[in-house]
Amino acid sequence: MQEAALQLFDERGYDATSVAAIAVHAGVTEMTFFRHFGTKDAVLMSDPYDPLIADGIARQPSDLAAIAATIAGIRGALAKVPLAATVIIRRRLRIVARTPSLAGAMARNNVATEAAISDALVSRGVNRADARIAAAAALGALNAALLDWVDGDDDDLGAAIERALRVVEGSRG
Amino acid sequence: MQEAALQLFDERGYDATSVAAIAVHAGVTEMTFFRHFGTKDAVLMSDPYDPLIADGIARQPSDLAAIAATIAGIRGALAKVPLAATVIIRRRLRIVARTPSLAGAMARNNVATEAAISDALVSRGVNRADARIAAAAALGALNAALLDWVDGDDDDLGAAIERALRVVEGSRG
DNA sequence: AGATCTAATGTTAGTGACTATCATTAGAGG
DNA sequence: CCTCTAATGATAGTCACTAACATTAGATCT
Repeated sequence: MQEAALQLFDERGYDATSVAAIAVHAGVTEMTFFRHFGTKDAVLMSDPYDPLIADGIARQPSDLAAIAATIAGIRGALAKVPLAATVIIRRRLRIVARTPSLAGAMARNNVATEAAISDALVSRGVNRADARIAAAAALGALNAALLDWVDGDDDDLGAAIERALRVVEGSRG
Repeated sequence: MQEAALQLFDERGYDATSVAAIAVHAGVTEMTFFRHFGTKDAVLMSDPYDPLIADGIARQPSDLAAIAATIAGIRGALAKVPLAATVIIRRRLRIVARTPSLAGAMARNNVATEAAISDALVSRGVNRADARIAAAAALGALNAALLDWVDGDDDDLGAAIERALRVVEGSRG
C-alpha cells in the first residue's frame, strides 16, 4: 500500500495521483487507505529522528548558547544515519521537493521536531521563546539543505547536513 | 470581503468558517471569493516586505558571511515597520498561529521571501546552496519569533524581531 | 440617447480529499 | 461450531476548488 502509493507518485506526480487510484492499485478501498494513513501526505511523512536529536542536544555542555547547542546536538545525532535509511529518506524527500503543495505537510511535520528540540533546550535552562527560535532556525537550515541534497548527485547525507550546520555557524564570521 | 472573512475567522476560527459562509457574509457568491483570493488562506497571506529585505541584504558590506549578511539585512529592513502596519499583521498572524492547518500556507508564503533573500545573497557572491540555507535559517527564526509575539502582551514588533536575530547570532558564543 | 464592448459576477456541475455511519466479513478464542 | 472483535467495505455527505457558460453593469463610441 505504501509501496503502491510511492510508485504512483514517482510515475505521475503527487498531485496527479488520487487516493482512489492508490487504493485501486493496492487492491483496497479508499476508506482503508484513510484508516491506515489518515491523510494522503502521511505516506511520505515519517521521521523517527526526533528523539535522537533531543538526546543529542541534552548531551551538550551547558555553557553553550541555544543555537550552538542545537547545532552540536543535531550534528551528533545525525552524523551517522545508516546508509540504508538515507535511501528511503531520499526517495520520499524527492517527491516532497518536487511538490509545492506538500510544503504544508512538511511544515506540520516539522512542528513535532521543533517541539522536541525546544523542549530539550528548555530543560537546559534556555527560555521558551529563545528555544523555539533556535529550533526553528536550525530546522529551517536543515530542511533547506535536505531539499537541495535530493536534487544533487552527491549521495552523502552527512555532508549535506554538515553544510547546513556550517552555514548557521557562519554568523561567527 | 476581506473584513468579512477576518471577522468570521475571529469569531468561529478559521477551520470552522467555510468559504460559502464568508461569501454570504460579504454579500457575494463563492465564485467571486475565489476569483479575488484564489484560495481561502490567501485572505491571511500578504506580505509586502520581501523587496525591503532583499534590499537590506544587498546593502551589507561584502565581507560578511551569508548568515551574518542576512541577519543584518533583515534587521535594517524591518527595524522600523510603521506601527499601523504591525496592528494589521498581528491580527492576521494571530489567526495563523491558532490554526495548525495554516502551517502549509505559511510555508508556501515563505518560499517567496526565501527566494528573495537567497537571490540577494547569490548576487553578493554566495553560492546557491549556502544562500538557501542561510535564508531558511533566518526566516525560520523570524517566523518563530513572530508566532510567539502574537501571543504575548508586548506590542513591540521590533523587539520580537531583534530577539530572533540575536538568537541566531548566538552561535557566536 | 442608443448600440456595443468589456469586466465583474452568477449558475451549474464536477473533482478530490476527507468524515461519519452502518453493514459485512474474517480470524482468534472458547 | 459458535462468538466476539477487529479490519474492511459501502454509501452518503461536506468542503475547497475548477471549468464552462450565461448574465449583468458600466464605460465608450457614435
